[in-house]
Amino acid sequence: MTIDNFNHQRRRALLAHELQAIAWLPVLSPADRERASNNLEIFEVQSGETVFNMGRPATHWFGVVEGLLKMSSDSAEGNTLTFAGVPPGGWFGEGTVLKREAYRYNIQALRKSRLAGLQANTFHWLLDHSIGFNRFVMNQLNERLGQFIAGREIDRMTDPDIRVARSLAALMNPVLYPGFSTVLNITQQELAYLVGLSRQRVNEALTVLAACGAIAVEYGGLRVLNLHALRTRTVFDARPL
DNA sequence: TCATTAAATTGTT
DNA sequence: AACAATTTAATGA
Repeated sequence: MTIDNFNHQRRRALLAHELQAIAWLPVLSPADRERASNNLEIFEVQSGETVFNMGRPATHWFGVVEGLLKMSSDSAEGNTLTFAGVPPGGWFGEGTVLKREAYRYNIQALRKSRLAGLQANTFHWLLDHSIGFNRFVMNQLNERLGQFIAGREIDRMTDPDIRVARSLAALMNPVLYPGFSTVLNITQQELAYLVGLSRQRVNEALTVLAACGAIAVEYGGLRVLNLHALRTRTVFDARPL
């Protein structure tokens, strides 16, 4: 049933403020923009719900309008590998839609979310007609490649503090997720699912990072104060940066 | 607007 | 995993 979520009736056209949240619409010509807008649809998923699983034929290019998604894959051993979190402003599926193949990962909602879906045909049409759109997609691909490489490194790290730090840095990536300032609205529970640690350990790690001055912990989220430190620092102790 | 209550989230063991 | 403390959201006077 989860596979067909996007095919059911929960779709609707985008509202004006939702269109504004889509970063690539402004790079299109007015005519292209209208065509794209007409082929965009919104649908909602509840927390914990699966948007699609690996193997489903790629029908849409997706973007997060609101909420938070988890991109993961199932390894041969049966455990789940989390690649990345996708916050508002992030788009995914371009690789598989490009080749008209099946999605190669699972997308699950970590909280109630609203997604925008661009039909595959329109996605291809835009690629054929709009240079600006091509730039956006190419940039997206390039950034995600870097993100996956970073993700592999994160997975090898044993120190939970550093895993949390790097994951936060990945979530803040300004190119893939232009919607972000320095505040990250993610609960410690959600972050725990994302990083693959217990909530308690994430809480401990956040306390350490806050003691360093790299972040400030807030209710229901946190504020990134030193992105560079989160990305590069190999030791987080209580000393200020 | 304020007080009360419920729900969500955090901090700790 | 369980519990207490804290913050936010919702409700109604």
